[in-house]
Amino acid sequence: MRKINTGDFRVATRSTSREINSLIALNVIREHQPISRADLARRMKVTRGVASTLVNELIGQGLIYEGATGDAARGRKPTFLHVRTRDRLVVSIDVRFSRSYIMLSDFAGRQIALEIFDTIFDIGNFIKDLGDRIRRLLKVHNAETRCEGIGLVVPGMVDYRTGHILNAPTLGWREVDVRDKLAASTGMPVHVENAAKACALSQMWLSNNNPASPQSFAYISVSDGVGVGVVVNGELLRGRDHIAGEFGHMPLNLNGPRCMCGNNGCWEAYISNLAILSRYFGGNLSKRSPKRLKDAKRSSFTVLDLVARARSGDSKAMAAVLTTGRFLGLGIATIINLVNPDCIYLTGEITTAWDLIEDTVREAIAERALTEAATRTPLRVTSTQEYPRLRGAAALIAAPTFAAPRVA
Amino acid sequence: MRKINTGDFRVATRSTSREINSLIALNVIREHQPISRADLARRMKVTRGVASTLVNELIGQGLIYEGATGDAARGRKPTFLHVRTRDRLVVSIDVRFSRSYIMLSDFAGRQIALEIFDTIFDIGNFIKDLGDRIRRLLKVHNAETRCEGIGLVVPGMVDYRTGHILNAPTLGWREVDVRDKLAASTGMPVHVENAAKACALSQMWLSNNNPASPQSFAYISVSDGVGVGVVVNGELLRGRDHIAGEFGHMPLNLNGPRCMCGNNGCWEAYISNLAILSRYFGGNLSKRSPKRLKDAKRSSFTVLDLVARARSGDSKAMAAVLTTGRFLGLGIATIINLVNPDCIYLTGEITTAWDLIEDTVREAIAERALTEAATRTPLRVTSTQEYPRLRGAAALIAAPTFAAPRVA
DNA sequence: ACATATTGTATATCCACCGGACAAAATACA
DNA sequence: TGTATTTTGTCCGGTGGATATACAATATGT
Repeated sequence: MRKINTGDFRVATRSTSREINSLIALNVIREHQPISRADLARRMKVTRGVASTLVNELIGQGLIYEGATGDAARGRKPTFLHVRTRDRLVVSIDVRFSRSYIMLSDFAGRQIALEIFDTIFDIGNFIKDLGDRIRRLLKVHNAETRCEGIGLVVPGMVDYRTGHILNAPTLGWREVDVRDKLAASTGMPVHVENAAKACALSQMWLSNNNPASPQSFAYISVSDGVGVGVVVNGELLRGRDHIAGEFGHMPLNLNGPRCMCGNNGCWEAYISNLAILSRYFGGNLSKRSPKRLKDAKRSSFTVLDLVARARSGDSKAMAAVLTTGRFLGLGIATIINLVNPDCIYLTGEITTAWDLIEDTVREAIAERALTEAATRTPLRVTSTQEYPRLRGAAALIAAPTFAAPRVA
Repeated sequence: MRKINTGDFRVATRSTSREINSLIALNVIREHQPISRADLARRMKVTRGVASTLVNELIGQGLIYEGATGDAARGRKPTFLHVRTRDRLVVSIDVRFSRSYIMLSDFAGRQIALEIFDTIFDIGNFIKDLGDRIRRLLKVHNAETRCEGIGLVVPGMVDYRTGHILNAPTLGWREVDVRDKLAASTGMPVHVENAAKACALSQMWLSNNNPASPQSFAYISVSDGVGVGVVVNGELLRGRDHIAGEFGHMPLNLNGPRCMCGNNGCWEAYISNLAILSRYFGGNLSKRSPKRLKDAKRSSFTVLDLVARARSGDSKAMAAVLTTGRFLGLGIATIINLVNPDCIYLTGEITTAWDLIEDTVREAIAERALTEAATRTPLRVTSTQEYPRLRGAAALIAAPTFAAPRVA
């Protein structure tokens, strides 16, 4: 039950119905390909005539294409339809603390090439280097004309509208323009987004394994920082200044450990990779400056190593892992109480220990969740092998093609 | 950028355009009445012909009516249009800890009658009594045929779909059906909703003072408990089990004071009326059972009295008020960081001390908000004189008439 | 009295869905 | 091998609704 914004609405014109149905058709084809015109008509509950018209229009626009002839038990064989994604390409970039990733993929998120390189913290040099890499990548794969844009994700707050990075503490970037500079350097449209929000977009638009993928969910990314992308009714929650979803900085304890944001007791200060390691080593890593943090990171002992030690019987490591699981669960419970999603996705190094911490996490959720139903909110761990951040960056460019039209 | 749900969509038919434009017209008339057909056409950016057709259809449906002839500087005088609200009535009920309120109002929220009575905690007797009151009220005001439904709000979690009250701790109600029983008893459609969510609906649909009322906001209600209604893009956030928005139970400190929900350190445990009073008296009121809580409440010393003492120079009272302001601000900052709304509305007894606490609240927000822009999120205190809960209950029945059509 | 401005209606045209007819293509079966 | 059956995809007249334009009605200014 949405209220019409009388200050900003779109009236329906003669072509609005077509616009709506055309996009429905495109999405149905996308999620059920290969599919025939007749099947499409059945799914959409329109006549085959209408479906045919829509399909022919989409073919004319180059959005879909006719593939092989299918098989039918009795009558005339159907012609299968596919969404044209293989020759529509995206460059996606994931900037992280130690290393950055650059991927060339198609509109369906299928990887074509992947490069990993050390992050340059000077923004000017970073953009320059990135421009060179993108040009080289496109040239090598002969993809200059087929690439439709660049998606870039960073761990931090981003104003999606302006393409400015507001604050990326781990990178030491504040109020820097990335979008326009990179666009100028490459001559291509650039979209910039927060990493966790991008992961949520990836889950929504590019998840291959979609047996009834939910319309409302939260995607929690735990690594150097903690980011959350919240999707409600198929739409990413961005907020007025595009900084919604900073669940990493909700307090668990106002007098708790210091967080990188400057406050005390943020959830992030309890479950970020740094927090996990400091829990094991007992030191107060949280007081380190970004520079020393960088050293700590390069000192090569990671959360993955900690998890390995926990598995091999190091009881102190196990305790650190389990305590982290508890705080993870307490935060998740709060997210459930606040947005009550259909489902929660989790990613990050600590999730490699999921078999160890699952019970603890669920106990903590049960402890703080307000209803019985809420404690049963499904949790799904997503593999970092599939590069959710990079796929999310790709979704930034690919998704607008498929998004619902704005109406009323 | 919304994703179309391919498992549940609505294709556009021949009449979809009309459905959309008809509702846009209705809403534009509602928010700019009195307005002429020509003015409507200009605002909607359609030709006068279309506007005329839409208007005549709406008149035929009895949704709007032609009023007086207006004044124009030069040409033919316009006929003013109005939304028909005065003879469309709602019974709204606000169930609270000590007393309950029952109001008869029209679709615009205009009060016709108001009754206040002691809450009956036995659900069976309560429904029976309520049915009698409603029948009497409608008879006295000769409103049986003009009343289109009953809206009921409670301080607690409600499943809007089933009309069940999941948990209303202050009332001691758990898993009770109210909607169907009351509907059976009165023969009218009944909608049940959480009080804070209803307040948000009231703000969205029935705020008379709307100079650019925001499309995304949070409505915070602080009284016996703390409830929050979150509106995003003109739509109330309800969640899978309709328990979204329980910001009252986000932790400020996991080791903090005990909350009525059974957990420790919830925001509610810091700023609810009971928490405010116990801060002043120094006692640990939070351990009281609902029964004793009831006595405490009936002992007649309220937050309003505390605020009065603070104003008259009681430094201990002032300290309690200011400390409450600080925790209020810390919670608001978190809400800002999580949903980043256009604006935040506040209501509740403590807001009568707004002039005393505003600076403290804003300091606390500035302390924890993550960006400069976020600290400037507008705060608006709404008066409890206007019965936001009751108006919200009315909106439960009135709003569906005006809501945007579901498309794609 | 006449030009001008504004409101509201009427009408022809275009766009898009809707229902049904029909050709094309494949299988089943006598 | 011929015929009925089933399924796919196209075609066409019908209808709802936006769009453009003309026009009557009504008021003001000169």
